[in-house]
Amino acid sequence: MLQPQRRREEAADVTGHGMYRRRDTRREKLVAEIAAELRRYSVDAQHVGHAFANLHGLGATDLQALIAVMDAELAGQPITPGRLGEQLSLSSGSVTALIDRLERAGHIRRDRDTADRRKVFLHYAERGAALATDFFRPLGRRTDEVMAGFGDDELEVVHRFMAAMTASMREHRDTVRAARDEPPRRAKG
Amino acid sequence: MLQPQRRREEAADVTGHGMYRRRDTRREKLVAEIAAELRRYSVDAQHVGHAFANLHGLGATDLQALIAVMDAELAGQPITPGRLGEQLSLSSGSVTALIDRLERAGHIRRDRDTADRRKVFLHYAERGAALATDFFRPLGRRTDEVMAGFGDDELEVVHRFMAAMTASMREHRDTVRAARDEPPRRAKG
DNA sequence: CCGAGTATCTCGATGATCGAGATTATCGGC
DNA sequence: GCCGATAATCTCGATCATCGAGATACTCGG
Repeated sequence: MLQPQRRREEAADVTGHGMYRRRDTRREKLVAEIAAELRRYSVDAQHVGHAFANLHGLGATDLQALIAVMDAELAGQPITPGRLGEQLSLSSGSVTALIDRLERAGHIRRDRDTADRRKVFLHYAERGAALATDFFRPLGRRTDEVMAGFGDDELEVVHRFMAAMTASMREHRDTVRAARDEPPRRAKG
Repeated sequence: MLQPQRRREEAADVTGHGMYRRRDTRREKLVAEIAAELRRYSVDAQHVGHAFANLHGLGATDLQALIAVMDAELAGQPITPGRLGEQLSLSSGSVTALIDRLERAGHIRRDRDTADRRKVFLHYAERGAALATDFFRPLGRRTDEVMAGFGDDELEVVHRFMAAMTASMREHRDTVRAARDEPPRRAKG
């Protein structure tokens, strides 16, 4: 009686993409499993970030912010507090506090734009770069290990797939975010 | 002058898996881009969850918890507060508060195990199932759309890849979490 | 120099999380 | 049947990230 009675086949299709609906054909199984794996991967990646951050006395948001700062600067266009807030979905007040924390800890530094002195550019500091390295290196090693098991043509397929999934997810993110800002329209009008 | 001046080739290799190091061969480019896409996908997925949760008056953690509860129950083994805390990296106190919130909102309900009455099983309620459906359905539609562009053999490759990546990430998660619990050993020993 | 617009920061309130300890229940040995 | 050890959950006070409205600093066109 410890074992639950409900079988998978009886469960409702909660997900809309077959995660819990019947999976008869091989293809349907594949689709469902890939979707589930992507979800697991994302959740686990998130928890890795959380755990790593705490291990170094930071919150999960702080690590994300540090990475965003580095991404932006290494891409050649340092990020501003405003854009960082957009990326992380934080209010302006939270962003200031976040930057204060990271700056106090020596991970990043502020720099006012000389042209438009309202703007602040965020740059990573030595300590921040070191932390990011410690975070990414083991991940990179693992990634390389996995990818070693695939041929160039196979990675090409994976890349095409991931590019499409990423684009779709980003679109969806913007949709959901837009839904958060719009509803403030009154009924009737 | 709006365009960034720094070239990729000059940037340090911060990531350890070639995200910012030179990418000469086609294969190296592939590896780097796939890694970057996985990262973007995870971050965006996280933000989708965050935005959707807030849209419905929940915190990001609450949605994750609701999904975990459903996953467990639909897989046939309802989750307990203890395990939920492990999965989400929360303290016991936070888990109780979390469950209180979700129960008060009508998303889940508590149920004591009849055999071991210390244990509490978490079950999703109607309102929780409806919310999860609303969350997953558009994601499922998008996933199906993307996958429609791939043949069975190609999805097979993607599946093998994602299975390996997911396993590797979970391993890494456990490694990082273990690092958080162990270091309480004094120097020298 | 003025006023509208923009970027960032300040500050008080809220709420999620932590962590130590209390509570309730199980289990094995006697 | 009772006891101590162990386990699972819950309670409670403290802490800290976040929110959001308003203040401040700056730009730009007229």
